[in-house]
Parts: sequence; structure tokens; C-alpha cells
Amino acid sequence: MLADVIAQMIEDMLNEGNGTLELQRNEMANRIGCVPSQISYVISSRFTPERGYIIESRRGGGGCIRIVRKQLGKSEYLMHFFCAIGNEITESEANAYLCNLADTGLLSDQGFRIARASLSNAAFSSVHPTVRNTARADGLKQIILALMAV
Amino acid sequence: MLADVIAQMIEDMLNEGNGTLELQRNEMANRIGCVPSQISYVISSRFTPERGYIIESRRGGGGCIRIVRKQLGKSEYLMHFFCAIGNEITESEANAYLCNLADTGLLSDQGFRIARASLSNAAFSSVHPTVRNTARADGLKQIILALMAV
DNA sequence: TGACTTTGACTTTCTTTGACTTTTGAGGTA
DNA sequence: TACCTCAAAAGTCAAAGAAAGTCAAAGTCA
Repeated sequence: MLADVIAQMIEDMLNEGNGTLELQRNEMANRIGCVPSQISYVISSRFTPERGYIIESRRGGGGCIRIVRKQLGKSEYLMHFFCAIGNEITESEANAYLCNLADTGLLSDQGFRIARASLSNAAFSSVHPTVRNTARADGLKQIILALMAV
Repeated sequence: MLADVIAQMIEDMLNEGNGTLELQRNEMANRIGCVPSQISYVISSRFTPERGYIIESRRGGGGCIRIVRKQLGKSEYLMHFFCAIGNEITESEANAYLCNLADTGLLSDQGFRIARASLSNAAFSSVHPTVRNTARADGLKQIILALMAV
């Protein structure tokens, strides 16, 4: 299947490049003989943050897509955390999680303060109350994903 | 890419000149082999006040462009940031701010990643689009307040 | 049937270029 | 000195180009 072929190519290039890779979507699509959005599809369906990849990109002339594979290790713990977070979470529940992360040393002092601030009720004051805890849960998940990216 | 090459040149010259630099647009464009407005483009897209640069210029014979990288004290810096944030802010604008904070050392690597994650579009996916940028601005402000509190 | 793939039209973002405008200093003139 | 003119800058803006992103329709397969 096309998507799998492309995924394998990217995998190979990643191995060759020590876990990092910059590709040009149009150029690659051209080489393979598919539409450019196919590349996007493969990346968004296979090289997700959940599976341990970081994706960055730049549009415009000379633009490209950057893929970095981060090696797993202590991130089992973080993954555990991630899974434990439901769809919604209150400020104090979030704080409990953060304290826990700080205790285990996965969160620095500054990191802790930033995370707490960005998940505080004050930060969500303009968000509609009915989705506030959902948004907070999303934010916490993003933070944990970011921590895994190290 | 041309723009990146020029940006790097300017960066180098700034370092050489202790954070300040005077350049002549036409002369530089000539040396590089591009149109003069390309230099203007690079400066206006990369050496913005948000990223901590002051731009001054003088037209006419002997005119030039002056670029100064400003370094402020910590709390001045944070205050400056805080005030510069409007009521709404996009993800990429927020990232520019965070890069700046990270560059100046006010934000650790982990802190940077946490802040970026918690202000990302992904984090606000359940927030109504019309208030997303408002919520992001609130979050960024909370983060900066947390940094000032140390 | 439902999840995954493939495709392509359309959008957004960033870059490059060039034509035109504005400002400024210098040199000449009354 | 006061003023005028001119050429040498830099500024502005919009069009064209070069990527990547998005999304929905159609196809495929278990």
C-alpha cells in the first residue's frame, strides 16, 4: 500500500539521519509519484506525537517538514500519566498531577510554575465555563507530550 | 534560502558589533546579489521588536539602517513582554515571544517546551475558535506573571 | 458497514521581485 | 544666508511564486 511504502521511506531516512529528517513535501511526492497531500496524510497518521515523533514545518519558498524521533525511556511514566488524564480536569486535580511530576523530578521548578500558571483558572477566564475543564485537560496533555519530546 | 542567508549575515554582524550594527541596504543587496527590498523584508520579518530588536534608519545620501539588539534586565524584560501582549495572540506570535524569553535565558529549555505546548492550538482545540486567541493571551500572561514571581 | 486511503481543489503562509514614493544631504545660486 | 535642485539613499506595496495545510469526496478493504 502506498501509505506504508511512504512510511517506510521516511523511517529509513530517519534512521539514516540519526533520528532527524527534513523533507520537502512536493519534491518527495514528485519522486514517489503521488499527490503532495499523501505525504501529509502519512505523517499525520503514522508519525504522531503519541508514537514518539515531533513534527515541525515551514510554508512558503524553501519550506520543509521536519521530523524528529525521540527515543523512549522514562516516558513510560509520562505515558502512564497521559493516559490517566480524562477528558476534563479541575485546577486542583491538575495541580496534583503537576506536584507528582515535580516530585519525580520530571518537572523542574520553573517548569512546574509555568505549567501551573497556564492551567490555572485565571488563565481560562475567557473560556466558556462548560469547556474550561476540557481545555485544561487538553493543555495538560500537551504539556506532557512536550515533556516526552525531550 | 535567501532570506535565511541574509538573516544569518545580519546575525553575525550583530555579534561582531556587540549587538549593534549599521548597514547600507543598497550596498549589501549589491554584495549579495538581490534586490534591496529583500533586505527590508528580512529585517521586518526577522528582526522585529517582538524579538528584541530596535530598528532605525535614515534615507538619503549616506543613509543606513541601524539594528540594535536590546538586552534588558529581567523584570524590565518580563514587564515589557507582559505589556506587549494584547488581548489576543496567535500561536505563532506566542511562539515568537517564547523564543525570545528562551533566548534571553529567562525560560529554561523545559520551561519553553511546556509553555509552547500549553499555548499551542492543540491545547485549545476544545475552546471556541472565537475566544481561542484570547484564552491564549490570558495563558501567556499568567505564565509571565509566574516567571516574575520568582 | 466502518475504518483507513487516495486524490485534488482550495487556503494559508512565506518569499522574491520590481515599480513607485519619500526623505535627506550636498552643492550651486541669488 | 536662504533657497532650490538633484541624486542618493531607504520605504512601501502589490503581484507573482513557492511551499505546506486543510478538507471533503470517492475509493478500498476487512
